[in-house]
Amino acid sequence: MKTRDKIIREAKRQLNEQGFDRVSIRSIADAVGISPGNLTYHFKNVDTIVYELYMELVEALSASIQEFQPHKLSTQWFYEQTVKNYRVMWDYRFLLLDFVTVTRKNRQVKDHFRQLVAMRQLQFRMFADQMIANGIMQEERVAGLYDRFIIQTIIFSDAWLSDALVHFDEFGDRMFHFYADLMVSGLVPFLTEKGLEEYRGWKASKNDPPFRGYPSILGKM
Amino acid sequence: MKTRDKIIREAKRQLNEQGFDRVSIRSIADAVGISPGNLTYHFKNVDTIVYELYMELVEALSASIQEFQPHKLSTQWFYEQTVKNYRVMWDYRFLLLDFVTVTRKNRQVKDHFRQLVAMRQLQFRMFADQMIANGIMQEERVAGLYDRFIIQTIIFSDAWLSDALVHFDEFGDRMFHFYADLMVSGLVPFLTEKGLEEYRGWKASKNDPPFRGYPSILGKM
DNA sequence: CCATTTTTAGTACATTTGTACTAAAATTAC
DNA sequence: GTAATTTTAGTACAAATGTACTAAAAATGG
Repeated sequence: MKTRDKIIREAKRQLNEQGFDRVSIRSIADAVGISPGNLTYHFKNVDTIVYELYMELVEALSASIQEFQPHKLSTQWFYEQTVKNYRVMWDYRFLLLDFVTVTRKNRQVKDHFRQLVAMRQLQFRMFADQMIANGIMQEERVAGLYDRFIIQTIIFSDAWLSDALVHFDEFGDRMFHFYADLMVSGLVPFLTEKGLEEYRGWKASKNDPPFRGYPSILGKM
Repeated sequence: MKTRDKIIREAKRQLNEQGFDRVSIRSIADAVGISPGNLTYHFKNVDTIVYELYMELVEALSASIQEFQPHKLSTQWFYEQTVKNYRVMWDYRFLLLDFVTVTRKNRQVKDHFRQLVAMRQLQFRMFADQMIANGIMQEERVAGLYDRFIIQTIIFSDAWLSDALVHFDEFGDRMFHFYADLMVSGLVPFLTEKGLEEYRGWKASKNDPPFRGYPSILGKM
């Protein structure tokens, strides 16, 4: 592997595990086994690496949207897509966990992210319209409610990670499904009878235990 | 004012404005006009101050819950309470913005926060039950849905601040009402006819413009 | 008024960090 | 094969940080 790629990979690992403030040019260089001088040749500073990793994440997430096929749209599809996306986000979790720090340091990221959210808003709107067309989702009953719901959903999809870090002690499949379940459950009140049937169908086949909130709290009550 | 209080106040100011990594014992001492030695006499390090501020926030938030009166419970009451709480959170915003950093450094805060969420979960459950009893909210139609909704709401109420910092350029009343509106709109699909009427009533009297998403995005489209 | 405690200033030290620079080594181009 | 370019190691430096320590000043108690 090229030195440049080794740096990126190691930086990602350290950022995810140690968090922002503990990662420096030297800590990365040491772990990779190169001199700090060499590292600064490839990347001027840590922020530059972070920017590159941010772009990687955006790329990875948008790749998964490309596969969208309207006729496949269902609550189950939405669920599976969500789990997939959450895995990608977990892989770059430091970006979402330290997002405020990142945007404070890097105006570029902030501006780009705003645009990204605008795009996601349109995408979700498209999903919703498609689900209405498919007879799975109800027509909008209260003006503006779906637009609000969409923003809520977007906020949730950026926030679950911070939440997970506090409330989960083990970070695995269970966690991804917990939050994907929450995400999709937001749709339920807007489903038609047909949609609800579809939802109940695949839900039942998963044989989940009844929902009882966070695992961390469960143990203590 | 006592030196100790001056320190706390200045630390809060700097933490809110500069963020975590830019605040040090010296930066606070300089601003207050005391020696670093004096500061370490009162607080061993910045983390100790942060812990104290965290406790202040918890205190302030729980104070606003004390005033709860079941018969007053309505969507409007919920909205106003939310705005009030959001103002308090804004006052200690660094805690929510850098929450992951805080909990990583301070296990105490993490454990305490988990308990806090457990409490909030029960409180919201109580609100919901009360609203059902008042005929404002529907009976639960899908098993576990309300518990999920409550967790979503809690996550949202911790996440709106990070979101706001990215999407708003001016931090004022408009921002608080934007997110409180989002928060309460999550209730709408669960309202009864009576509840919906109440909701529409005070909403109409506020004369809000129709909802169009983030202001930052609006300008560019 | 004096002894004790609390509060304050000032300083010193070891670490860490970003940045910059030089020169050697490796690679590439022709 | 050699000249040019890219990549690498190594080092030096200024700035900032947490921590620890000493001694003076201020406040308190009796």
